[in-house]
This record gives sequence, structure tokens and C-alpha cells, in this order.
Amino acid sequence: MSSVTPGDARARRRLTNEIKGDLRELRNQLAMLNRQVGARLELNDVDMDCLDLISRHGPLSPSAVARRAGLHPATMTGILDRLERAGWVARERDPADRRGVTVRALPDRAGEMYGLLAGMNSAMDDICAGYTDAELDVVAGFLSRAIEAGRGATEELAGS
Amino acid sequence: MSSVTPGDARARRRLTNEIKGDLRELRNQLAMLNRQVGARLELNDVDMDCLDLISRHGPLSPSAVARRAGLHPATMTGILDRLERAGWVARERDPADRRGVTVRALPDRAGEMYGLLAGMNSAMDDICAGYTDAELDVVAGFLSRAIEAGRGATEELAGS
DNA sequence: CCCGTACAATATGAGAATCGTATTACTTCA
DNA sequence: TGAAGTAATACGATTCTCATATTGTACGGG
Repeated sequence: MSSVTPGDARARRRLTNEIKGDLRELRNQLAMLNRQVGARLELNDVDMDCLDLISRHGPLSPSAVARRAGLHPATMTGILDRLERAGWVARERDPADRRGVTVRALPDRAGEMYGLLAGMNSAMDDICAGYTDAELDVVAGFLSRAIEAGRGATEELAGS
Repeated sequence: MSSVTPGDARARRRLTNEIKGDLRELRNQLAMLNRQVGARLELNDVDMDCLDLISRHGPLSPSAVARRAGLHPATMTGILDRLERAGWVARERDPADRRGVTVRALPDRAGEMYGLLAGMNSAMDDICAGYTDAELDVVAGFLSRAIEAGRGATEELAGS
């Protein structure tokens, strides 16, 4: 990311708006992909989101997942019940604080989901293969920043 | 997008995987942002998705929205009832085929949602402002391709 | 022209999910 | 020790989803 070239301000504005629109469209498209995958696995929409959170951000307490996902703690109990019954996660009592529970993603069924996402996965590999290392760096940096912006905006709304 | 530089294959693989992970995380984060916005507007999660589809892809028939969103047509009736009651969309009879209905997004309440997304919006403006035109082109291209990949993967799952 | 078939949207009812509140179990601090 | 606070969950009322049935409309063949 080098310094900004002045360029044509109008064209630049258009480009920025295009990117913001694309981001919204991408979110929607990926949500639909998720819904299809979830349907195959008999997983609820929200359940997938939570499973994703648990898989990515390590063992978490139910309330931590609820906070991150913006859901009511009581709702989380139901979600975890379903995920646990279907063998996606395990609940373990926190040895340090016996009120607490930590939820851990189990590797067993992960392959099933991976299989359903294989098409998307290889499509993304193909796309990435068409870029130079430097370009991929730009994209990766952009995505990280966008995630961070999303987190910030979410917290701002959640906190007020 | 120029031709690929050989570079270090291992580092490249790592970079590609990072991007794929970021994409999943971004989806999740934006889903949470959406949930917060939806909560403020008393809009359901799915309702937001459908409203987004209708806003972006012009007037659509209920069944077309249902197909795109991967939802049952009867579910769509309920969703549109809620959206219509709250003044987000309008149903109009299709003059060409009187069995049909077309759903159109109304501009009235769009500003409310825009306001809630203002934080995210300006954060993205800031992020984009830090890139050169050429870099933004790379990002925009990448996003378009990723959307297309998502669409393809979704259709593949939906069709089978 | 009319009838049978096909299609779009919606009504209806059964099952499931969500969330506010109450409850139980445990910790922490006075 | 006991009072207050916290984590998770049980429970019930409300809401949502979806399979099926129904209504209204189009269209092609006789």
C-alpha cells in the first residue's frame, strides 16, 4: 500500500463505491452459499455462524460466543444443544471455574463441511493463482482491514 | 492482474490460505454487523438478506427472490409480509401476467439503514483512501471474481 | 371457444427457533 | 460465613419456517 496518487477524483469515487457495493454483494452471496451448505448438513443458519466462530476462535464459553454473535445467551444454549447433538462441538466444564463451560469444535465432521465447500475452495485457489504475490498481499491486507472495520462498526452498534 | 511470478511456493500457499480464511471471517463479521443493524430496524436476519437482494437486483418476483435466497416460496410470503408492513418494499401486480407479483424496494426508509451503516461506510472510505488507483482496481477485480465464485459454488450445490 | 394442465402466490397448520425471565450452581469479596 | 454477582440453563410465550392445500391466472390442443 503506497501513497495515494491523485488521479481522477470522480473515477476514484466510483471505484470506492464499487468496492463497497461488491462487499455487500459478496456478503450476501456467501451467506447464500452458507445456507446451501447448512441445508446439506441439516444445520441452521445461525448454527453455522456459531460453529464457524468456535472453529476459528478456539475454545470459547457459551456466553462469549453469544456476545460475539450478537445473540441472547439462552438462544446459545439451544444452538449448542443442536451442535453438540449432531457431533460438531463438545461442551467441557471449565476446570478453573466450575460454573463455566468451554465449547470446542470437534474435528470429526469437519471433513463433511470441507467437502461441500470444495468447489468454492478450488475456485478461490484458481482466482488467487492469477495474481502476483504483491497483488495477493494487497488483497490480503484489504481483507484484514475490512474485517477490522466490520468489527469496529459492529461493536459501535452493539455498545450503544 | 499480471502473470504469476514464481516466488516461494510455500509462502504463496500460505498467502492463498490466509485470503480464504479472511474471506470466511469477513463473511462472519459482516453477518454480525448485519444482525446488529437488523436488530435496530426490527428486521429479521433473513429479511435483511432479502431486502438487500431486492434493493440491489431491482424489482423481482417473490419466487425469484426465494430462489436466489434459497428459501421456500411460502417462507418468502411471510418475509414480504413483514417487509411490506414495515414499509421497506411494495408489492405490485405484474401487468403482463396477473398471477405474478413484482416486489420493489421503497426509498423511504433506506436512509435509516444508511445511517446505521454510516460507520462502516466511512471506515471503508478511509481504507480505500489509503490505496492507489491501481491497487483498488486489483481489489475490485478480486471481489468481483470472488462473488462470481460464490455464485457458481452456490448454484452447484443448489442444483444437485 | 373451452377445457385440462401448468404455474404464481398465498392461506393454513404443525413443528421448530428465539428470547425474556426464573432457576441452579458456583465464585468472590466483605 | 453470608451477600452479591456471574455462568449456564430450564421454561413458556411469541414468532418463524416450511410442507401442503387453495385460489386465481395463463396457455396450448381439441
